[in-house]
Amino acid sequence: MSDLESEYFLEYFEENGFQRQQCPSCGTHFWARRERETCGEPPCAEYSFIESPGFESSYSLEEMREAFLSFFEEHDHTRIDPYPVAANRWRDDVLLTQASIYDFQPHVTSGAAPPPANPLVVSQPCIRMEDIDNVGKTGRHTMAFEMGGHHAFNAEDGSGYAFEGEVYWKDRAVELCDEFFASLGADLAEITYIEDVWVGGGNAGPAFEAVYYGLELSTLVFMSLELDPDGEYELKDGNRYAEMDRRVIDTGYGIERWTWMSQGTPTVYEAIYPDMIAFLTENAGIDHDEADADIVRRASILAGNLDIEEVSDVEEARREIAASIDVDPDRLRELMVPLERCFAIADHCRTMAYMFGDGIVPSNVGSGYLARMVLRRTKRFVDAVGIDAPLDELVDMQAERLGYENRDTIREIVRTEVEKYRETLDRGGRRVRSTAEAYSERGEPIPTEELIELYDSHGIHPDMVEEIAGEVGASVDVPEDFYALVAARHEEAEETDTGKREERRVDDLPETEPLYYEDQDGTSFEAVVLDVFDAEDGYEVVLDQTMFYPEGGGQPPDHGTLTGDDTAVQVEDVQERGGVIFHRTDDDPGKGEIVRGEIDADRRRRLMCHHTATHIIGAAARELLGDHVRQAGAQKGETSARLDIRHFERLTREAEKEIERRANELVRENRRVRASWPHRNEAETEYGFDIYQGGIPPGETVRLIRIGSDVQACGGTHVRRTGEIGAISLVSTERIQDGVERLTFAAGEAAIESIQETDDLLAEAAEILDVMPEDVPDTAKRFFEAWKQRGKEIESLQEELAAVRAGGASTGEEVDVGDAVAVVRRLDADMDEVRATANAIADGGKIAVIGSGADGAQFVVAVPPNVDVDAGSIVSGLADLVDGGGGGPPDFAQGGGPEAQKLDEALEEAPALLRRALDA
RNA sequence: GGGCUCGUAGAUCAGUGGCAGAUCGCUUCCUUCGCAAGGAAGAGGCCCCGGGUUCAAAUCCCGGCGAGUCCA
Repeated sequence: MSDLESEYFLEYFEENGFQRQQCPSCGTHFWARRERETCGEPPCAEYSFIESPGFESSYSLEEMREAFLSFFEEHDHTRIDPYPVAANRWRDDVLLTQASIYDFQPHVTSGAAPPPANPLVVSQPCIRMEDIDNVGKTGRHTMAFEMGGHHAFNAEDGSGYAFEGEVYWKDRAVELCDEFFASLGADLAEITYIEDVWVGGGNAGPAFEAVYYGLELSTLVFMSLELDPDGEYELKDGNRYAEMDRRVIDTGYGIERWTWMSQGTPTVYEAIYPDMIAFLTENAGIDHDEADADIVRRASILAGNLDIEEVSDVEEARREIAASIDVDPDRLRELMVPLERCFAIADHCRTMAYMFGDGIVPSNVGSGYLARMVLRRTKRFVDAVGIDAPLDELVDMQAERLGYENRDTIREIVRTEVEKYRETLDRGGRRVRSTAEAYSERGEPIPTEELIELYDSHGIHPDMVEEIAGEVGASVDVPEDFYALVAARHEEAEETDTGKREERRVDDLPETEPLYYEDQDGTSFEAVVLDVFDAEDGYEVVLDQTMFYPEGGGQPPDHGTLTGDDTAVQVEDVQERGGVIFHRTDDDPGKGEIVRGEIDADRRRRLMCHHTATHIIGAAARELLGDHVRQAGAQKGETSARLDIRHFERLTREAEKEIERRANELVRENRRVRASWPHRNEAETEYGFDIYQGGIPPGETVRLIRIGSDVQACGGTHVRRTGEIGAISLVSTERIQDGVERLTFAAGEAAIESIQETDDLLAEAAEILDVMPEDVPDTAKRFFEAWKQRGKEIESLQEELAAVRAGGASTGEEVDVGDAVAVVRRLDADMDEVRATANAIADGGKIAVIGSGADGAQFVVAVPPNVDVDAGSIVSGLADLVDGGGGGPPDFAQGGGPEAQKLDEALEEAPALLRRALDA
């Protein structure tokens, strides 16, 4: 095993008088132009640029971004536009963009696709949720930031990757970094390059951290290793890595930190959001006098000097800071907390502007959930420091600064989401209050189990419980490891991922030539059977070429037949694996045979209609609801199709109609459906990432389907003109997740069928009501009202009847059972009537025992007050006689059993039962 | 994608197998010059829908629909 040490010895260092040194404090190695006592990075050294900026002049964030980009542009890099912060728009392994290199993963870094330019420079907006608790407190952490990256992709000539040749490597990268420092007038002697190892996403490599006046400004990563169990290097993540034949320069310049360095403000936030911080502090009424401002300034210098990685350390860290600047810890806290919250608000608002601006919709899942958490956290801070501006206005301040064009949508999303949060808080507050009152009355503290339930199921934080509990006088004890307990509750749910992927002899087979793109209307073809495999349920046939569309992109596979000279087999399923298309058939067509393939043209036609209609529905929805609408999933079928879209509220009936109307307009306009295979970089540059609605396909080229202004990367089969669809009928919408609406619709023939089905339902209803279809709603309403009215009338009549019966009951059925009088009677009526009668008799001061044979044998026993008989035991005694059971409270009970013919017999026993009960 | 919670009067919620309930709001009347307030009476329920278990289901079980929440 060898380590990476030799990797750090660069000619550039030697030529420029750098010395390799070891930090006596932390032990790491670093390179600098002069001898230094430490590596220069906290905690080994302090910030020394606060109020003493490290560059010649002061830059705003925008100016620093431009300085960075134009510097590298002047040094042969191509400037490219940043990607969205929603990284799941082009890759499925992460939710948010966390670094500039994310833009080129996985296809470029793997060598499968060429970079948009080489070398290139970009200032990429990023979001890191990991630092959320540090934001505002440490003075340097932000959740949203721009990572300036200059990237170069090197590969050996003839290696077969999408890029080849040597662009530049370590020496030039460090030289560029040095020169950029110099261009800003930095004191080069103060720079240290700290040796580091970078590991991530299956790749690794040596790296340098550029530290200047105590602040880490850049990281230069030399990605040259990849995961390999037999690799030469064992790195800090415990895995083994081997050298690869591609080498990628991956650099990250924290534009915010460079800006901060140029200004030397107490915190990074004041350097990058001066206007917003001023607005927030003024609105919150934070007004420090000189002495206070001095405390804040001195504390800020130390904030970066202390290791505040863990949230639980923050209070301890604050005490240490207070001690070292000789200020009362409570006083420091009182000064810092509101300020820290203002900083966090500014940062979080920027994060939200990025998220919502790039089309993330709040949800209970995925990146939408992260957005919701950020919003709620921000709202809590805004309320805590007493800022009276609405949150959508604060987010809009950032959205405006960032130049988003969909600001109205962003504001609407924020408003909707704030309202939802308010409702959750209202609901939660009521719930906590009643829970707290219940425990308070019993004099018990609210148990931990209840706290976990409130948080996990209702989203109520323990601190909110504490606050409300305090108001009603209940005590709460929040355990230290509260969130760990919540996590433990989730651990029981083990996931059972049965990823049984059988790899066939795919490698030995040539890729199948697809014919379905060239001729989308074609239904028959000839092919050679290259191989046949036994499958679980039939056979799997591989041909040299095929017109059968394999399942993909939500489009089901084609069905049909393969006919040879003396065989004919049915194709029941078609799947593609590694470019090879497998046809599952019911019989073996014979390896080496020439067969004629015939696809089920009607099925295919219907699938094509639905596929094109899916694009049209999506386009109509986006047009009417906003640009944030994007596909969250889709499935096409023969009789209907569904499209799941991201949207922040339920669709109204009006919105549904509008979408349907617009979709049919697009059909009537009879637009051409154009397919093309451009290079993916060209496609992305021209149309953006919105083309990847249904997932990100691999490969250098992508297939684009264009219908009017709607452009999507899509591998499906489509009709040639939208007019061929004829009609689209929106069948239903449902909310499958918060923030995701499912539109189900039918197109073409299926649309007519679907409309006829609903018409049939209406016609049937009309026939039942014996009215014209247009009168159904009114009639249904009238019937329903009348039905309810009748129910009430029956109820009051039953009561009247019962009273009459009770009054006339003195004739014959009364039985003296000792101290009381009982009425025993058979009344074959339903339970409501029987109950009413029993009640009426009991109201008259007599015990009622009523039996009904209307539905099996049933009894009701009602006992007036002051009579010492347990109705429940009488009923259960009677019910035993009819093989059933029964019970109830002492004054009123009911029961019964299946043996109706024994009902009279049982009633005869009633007086005896009552006497026994009274005697006891 | 997974876990958990909820669905009862216009609103907020009790009721956890045995008669459908409370508070606020609403209507009418009384008190008042009028208002606030108070007093009295009353209306208002497919207990989300569909199956099942049971003598009996708002209540228990299964499925669906709707809503909320936590986690990846």
